[in-house]
Amino acid sequence: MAVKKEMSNGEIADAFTELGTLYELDGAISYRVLAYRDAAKVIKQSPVSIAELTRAGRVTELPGIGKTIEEKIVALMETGSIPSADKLKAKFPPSLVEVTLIPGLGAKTVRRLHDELGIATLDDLRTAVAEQRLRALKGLGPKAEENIAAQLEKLGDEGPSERVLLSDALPIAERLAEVLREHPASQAVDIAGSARRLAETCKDIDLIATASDPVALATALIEHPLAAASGNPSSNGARITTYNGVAVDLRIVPPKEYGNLLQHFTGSAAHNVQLRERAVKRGLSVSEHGIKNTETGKLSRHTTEAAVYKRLGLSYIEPELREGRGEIRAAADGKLPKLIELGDIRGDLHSHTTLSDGKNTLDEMAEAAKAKGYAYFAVTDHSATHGFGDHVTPERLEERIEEIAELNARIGSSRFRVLAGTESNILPDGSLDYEDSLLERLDWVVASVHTSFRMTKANMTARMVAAVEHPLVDCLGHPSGRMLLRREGYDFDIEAVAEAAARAGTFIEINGNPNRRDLSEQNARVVADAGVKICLNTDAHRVSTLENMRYGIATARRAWLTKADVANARAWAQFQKLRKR
DNA sequence: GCCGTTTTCGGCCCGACTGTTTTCAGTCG
Repeated sequence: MAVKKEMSNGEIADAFTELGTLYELDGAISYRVLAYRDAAKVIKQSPVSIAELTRAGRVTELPGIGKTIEEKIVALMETGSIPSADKLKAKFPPSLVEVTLIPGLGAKTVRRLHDELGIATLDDLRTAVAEQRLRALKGLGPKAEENIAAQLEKLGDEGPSERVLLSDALPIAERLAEVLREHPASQAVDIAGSARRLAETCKDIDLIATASDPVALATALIEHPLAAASGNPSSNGARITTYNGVAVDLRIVPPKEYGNLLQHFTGSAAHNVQLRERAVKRGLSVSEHGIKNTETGKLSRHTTEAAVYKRLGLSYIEPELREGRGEIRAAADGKLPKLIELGDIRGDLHSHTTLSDGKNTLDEMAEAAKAKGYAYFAVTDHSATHGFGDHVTPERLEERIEEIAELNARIGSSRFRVLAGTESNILPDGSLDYEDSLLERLDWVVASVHTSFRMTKANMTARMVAAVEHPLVDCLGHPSGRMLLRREGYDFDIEAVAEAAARAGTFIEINGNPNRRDLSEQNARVVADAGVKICLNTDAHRVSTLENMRYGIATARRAWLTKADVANARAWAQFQKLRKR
């Protein structure tokens, strides 16, 4: 019997994104289009399989998924397509959908290009632009034609992925904010947008400010050495592009409405929409300029964000929570969690040295961890089958155990200890690549998948479940194997792995490497809900990357985690009590 | 199409910018 591969959440989401655009081309009301796009987002973000959820009849439990979309998912899973999408594709060439992806070209315009000029593909559009046929259309002119030509040009040299890792955006944002703060014309400067929310990736950097001389501050930004290109500075702000291609937007407003502006530009879009919907029900209208009483027309401005939220009957919401995932309801009910903070972390439990592929020695890493004020620090070099020529043989690991004992005798104390550990490979059958007799002698065992990513979901899940059930495994490392902006993680059932870890008393890590952030914030929520304690680890390969704890904290906070959810936010004695061995 | 301490219908966020226009539609964040 032929086994049909299960549709991934991404594939299902893409089908609904496309369907939304098809309906938009067809002239459907915008709310219907929005409903499909919102559904696509929810589907894509779901930590659990939408296909499975649908089979279980539970998919409508997700916000934004109703009876109609449920039926369409079923049809998609059973037949490979959605009937209404097929009908629309008979009406318009599906290639029109990609024409709408050109920035500045929306569905309304594309529909007219199709109806009036017979344009069906990007190539058709290119030809029409070259022949200057667009300007004949009412509402379009030479300028529009020029802009489209420029966008088509851009499409040629680089792909659509222009997002950057938080770790590429945040240092630039912090540096520019610092420079602007020091400028004599500035009064307040803050990072806003996805960088402030500490999202995994950023499309651009938003800076906001108040200034005694706005134009002078805007000018300071465009004259900064980081600016490769810039627009004209004005009293409203300025926009630059840095040499690594990140766009930076600076917006400047009067101090009186600074809180409104900071709130507005921190977003997210979903958070702001929900906030405004709630406000409307209370006769209020929220914008970046203030909160207007619809009845009286009176506008109140707020110097701080806390005042903005207070005016709406909400407690202050931390930026990391502002994703439209229930934080507004929680703020209204006074049920927001007290989020974990960087200062709560007492140890780092995943690191590498020159013994495997790290760049600093055991002593250097340990000294750096001690200097950070940690109470414990696990050294977990790669195991016997890592396969990049940097693996650690059982004999070498035994020597390492002795070295760490000596190190603890030398620099350790009751207030700082180094744990002899390993990052052992989880082999395809779920076993580890050291003998139990050796693992038993270690203080700390991280188990991770590094090879054979292309297994079926069932097999990969069984492999990981076997590892977390191993009595000598303390912690599951970077559970999904994803690399942000580079590769998807492997296919596995996070709920099954979380349940197994909860039963076995095994920790699961949030790997703070900014390329990984793994557990993802969605999976971290699932794992915490299953009752598993989470470790925030850096996977540092050198002293400087011990700083990546901040990205692990970012993911933890975005997952609504508190100090109580995190194992290594405990002092040594309490941490020991949590361990299964 | 979704949703409900204004439930099964009638709503569904807000403003800036752009290019094209004599007052605005489309697009975007």
